[in-house]
Amino acid sequence: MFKRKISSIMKKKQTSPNISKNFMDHDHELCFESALKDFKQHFIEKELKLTPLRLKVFQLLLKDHRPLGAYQILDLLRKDGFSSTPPIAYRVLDFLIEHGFVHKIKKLNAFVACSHPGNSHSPTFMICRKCEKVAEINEKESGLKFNKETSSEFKIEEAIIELIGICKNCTKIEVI
Amino acid sequence: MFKRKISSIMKKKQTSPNISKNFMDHDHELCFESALKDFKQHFIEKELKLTPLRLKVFQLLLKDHRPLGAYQILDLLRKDGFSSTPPIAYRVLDFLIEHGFVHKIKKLNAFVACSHPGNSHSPTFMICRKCEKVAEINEKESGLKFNKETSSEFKIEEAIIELIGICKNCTKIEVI
DNA sequence: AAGTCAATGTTATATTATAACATTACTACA
DNA sequence: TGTAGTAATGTTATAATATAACATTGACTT
Repeated sequence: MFKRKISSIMKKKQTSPNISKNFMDHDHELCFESALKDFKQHFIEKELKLTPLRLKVFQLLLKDHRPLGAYQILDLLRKDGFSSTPPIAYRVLDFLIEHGFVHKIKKLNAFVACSHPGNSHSPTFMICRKCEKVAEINEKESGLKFNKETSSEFKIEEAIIELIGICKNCTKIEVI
Repeated sequence: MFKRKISSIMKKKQTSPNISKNFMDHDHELCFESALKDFKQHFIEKELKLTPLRLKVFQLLLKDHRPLGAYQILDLLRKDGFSSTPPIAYRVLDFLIEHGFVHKIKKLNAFVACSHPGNSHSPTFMICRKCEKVAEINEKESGLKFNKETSSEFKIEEAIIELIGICKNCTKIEVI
């Protein structure tokens, strides 16, 4: 109860919505709960079946904005009493990806919870090689545009965009 | 000799330099030879050792603008009498990638010869899901730009950009 | 209760990649 | 000329990632 209040206060303190929020200190409890609520809402709207396994995997990926490999997920599932053979993880991940709740980061062969579920999109990822966190930018935010020639010569159906570098937070820390 | 002449004539027939040349009919003999010449020149300039294995792997990747997996390369090496255990391919590929002669397409876990060797760059790839050919656009050509916010909040060191879709040539063919 | 179907469980194996060490073959230079 | 050093290649084994194929479960339907 009290915790909630603090969360709420902290929320007000935060700067304006920020594309790199995931990298910075933020009220992650709130962030987590809000994402989870969204997640559940989408299951209802789309009439999908929210099973314990699907919920668990999504929660694991929501944990701290760090991507998890399939086998890391399996280890965590094992600890929670789920079966933990590879197809279990890959099937749930495939399902969550298909419905836009999770993305795969090709650079890392790992998976993250989607930050903008619902918008079917070609997200751009920023991957900090230092703290290993990932932030997702949606198309409009990224300002990403290809020039006319590219668009006219090639019909883009899917775009994989992964930016590897150093996040604002780790830059601060780097200055020692 | 005569072949050369035809090539030369065909070259003149081609339209202006085109970002999606790789997808279209073009004088591939000339394309191949020119890329190979460049490749060799870079080895001289950078004082690298051009071994038969390195040359062979690059030639294989130059063949037809289609990416090859490491194990496909190994099969082809075997046919040419080279040793063909995985480290052979991966080591040569690592070397060629490190020096900018080859890129890895993450989407396909496969490798292509670089179209703009020498420019150290973050290339953008267009991958046709129909003919499976790949074309590389360099930074300037792509017109790709991130907005200020992205750039100020995250220090980009490497960008993986892979566009999956249908090339101009396959679009034409698609209309049946 | 029997049939259906989606979800999960299980076994086996495919695909991609690397670690660790051995051999070769070229270079330098004593 | 021979030998020490080193880069490249060769070899063996195994790690890491992913999928195929089939079995079981459990909820819902009729």
